[in-house]
Amino acid sequence: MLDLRQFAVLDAIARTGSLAAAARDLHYGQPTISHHLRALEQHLGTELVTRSATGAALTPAGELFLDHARAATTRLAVAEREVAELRDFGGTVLRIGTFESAGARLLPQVLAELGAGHTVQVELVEGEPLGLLEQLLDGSLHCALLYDLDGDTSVTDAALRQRTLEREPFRIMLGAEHPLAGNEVIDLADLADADWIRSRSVLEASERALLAAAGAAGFVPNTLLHSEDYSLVHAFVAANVGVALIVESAVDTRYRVVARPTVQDLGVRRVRFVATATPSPGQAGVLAHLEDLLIGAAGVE
Amino acid sequence: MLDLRQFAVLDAIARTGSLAAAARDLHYGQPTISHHLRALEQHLGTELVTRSATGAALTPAGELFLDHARAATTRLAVAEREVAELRDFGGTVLRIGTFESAGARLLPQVLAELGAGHTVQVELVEGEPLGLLEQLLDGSLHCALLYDLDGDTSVTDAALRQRTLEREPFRIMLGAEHPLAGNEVIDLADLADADWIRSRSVLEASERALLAAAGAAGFVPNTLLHSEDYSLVHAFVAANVGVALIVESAVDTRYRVVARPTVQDLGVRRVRFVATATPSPGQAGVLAHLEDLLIGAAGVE
DNA sequence: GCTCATTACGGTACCCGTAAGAATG
DNA sequence: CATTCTTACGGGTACCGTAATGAGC
Repeated sequence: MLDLRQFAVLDAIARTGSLAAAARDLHYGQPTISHHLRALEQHLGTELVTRSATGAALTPAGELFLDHARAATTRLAVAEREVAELRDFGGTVLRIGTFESAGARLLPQVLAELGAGHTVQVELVEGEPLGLLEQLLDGSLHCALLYDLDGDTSVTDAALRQRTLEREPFRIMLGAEHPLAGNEVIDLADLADADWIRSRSVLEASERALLAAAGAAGFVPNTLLHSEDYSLVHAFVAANVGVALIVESAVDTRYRVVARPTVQDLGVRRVRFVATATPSPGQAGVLAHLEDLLIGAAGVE
Repeated sequence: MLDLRQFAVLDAIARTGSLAAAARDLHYGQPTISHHLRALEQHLGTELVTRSATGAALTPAGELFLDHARAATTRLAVAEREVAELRDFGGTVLRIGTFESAGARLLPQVLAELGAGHTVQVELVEGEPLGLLEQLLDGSLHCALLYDLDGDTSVTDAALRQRTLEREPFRIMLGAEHPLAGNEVIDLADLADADWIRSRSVLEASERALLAAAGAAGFVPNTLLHSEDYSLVHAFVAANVGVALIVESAVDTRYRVVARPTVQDLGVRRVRFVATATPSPGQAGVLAHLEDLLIGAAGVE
């Protein structure tokens, strides 16, 4: 009989690199790890881990099995969570991840429409794309709105179903008084000496787009400050202290700023709806409905 | 600690409708069932089964948990199977389900192309759509080619990823000597008294299409014989003993038969590629490649 | 000699069956 | 009273830790 403890043991071995370290990690004795691993190998009839004096490593069979076992384990974790929600709240909770601007622009109307037909409790979780992605994979979120650079292949996990909602090219945001603000199209090279307001994370789509475009134009952008706060960014740009990379829909027209394309390719920000491929039966319908509403709201091509 | 036996117990209760029957089904004593169920309920902190003197029924929480538990269990069954294959065969086996005509028309060239780039062992399984679907859901198949009536929603399980490859309208196949064979378009009403060669299974797409169209035209088709054997069907139709419903690509031109559309709508047979949404990491790439090749081979719109 | 893994041994806990009790129809 | 589920009790298994042995850097 297969045992969930055996999965935890194999997982710990894979993570830590040795049986002894796995034992410490799980607060077990070393022999217990050896015992469970042996039992699992005996059940499957093949070696899962190659032992040595320096540590242990998984065989291909071990990797294969662990991958399935992890999937089963996360599924069970989701089961426990959802049962607890049903017990404590009395209904199904749909957890939707989102990034800041989409949460404000797309979701309010869509959730209002969604609420009409269904009786699920919606819980919104805000976060950056990579964090949301991780939560999707471990079952903390049922679906999410996230963005990335068009052409990114980071979201390719088979356990996730995805759909592109919007594609929006990046722009350069300048103060209205900026010397280049009059130009309809800007040459990035003219901004080689400009001070940039940039994201704090190098993993941000806008950061990667800026570095790629600036690199192609032959310069490394000077940094004025790092910030994720849109009102701050707008204020600095309006004051003509710095420039920034942004998408059109994120421009706040109350500030004295303009957004301009460049002769160079700045890349495209893609907004996607990503959902678990294996939802609960009660949520499958709501998820499909939500996806339809979002597609309608985004006016996808 | 969650236990796989508990899942088997809950599953048996759901299937049989009582703890006692579940005990018989699992070859356990009745108290053992009670014990495991109690342990699971205690772990989850909620009632999963309502007991009575007449039997037992699952609560909503029980249904919810069972659904997840079944998914996890099938995933583990797939894991065991694949590890055994890796052990006995030495590599990954990709099991593809298919129905007869697609197996002959689409797959040979596609599999030849597929073999070039990958090193997986391909295993073909032939069967009718519903059987293939069932095998997909329990993990016996990794993907399948199957057909159904356009508009069917039977294949909507979230655990399956699907893609339509072809749409082909149904035709009436007549002997070349048939009085109506000269008409470009046939009125079904003229065939109200004809003898039909039909499928053995009422679940077949062609059967459902025929019954719907005949019903709309105001008659119930007479049956000459039931058969799935295409050469037999062709021979009888060529001999002008009966007529049959068929799609264009399945017509064997070596027989003296013609295929004609009708003024009534006969429906459309849809060929689909369906794959598990959660493949092994080693198979995800091959599956995607296979899907691309099939789309190319089918010349999908 | 340190860390690594395996083997041996004993205590405890849990699993499972038998037997008896309570409730429903 | 037949069937259902629950509780109680006892035997056996298997889990887990401590201790001791062997292997490699």
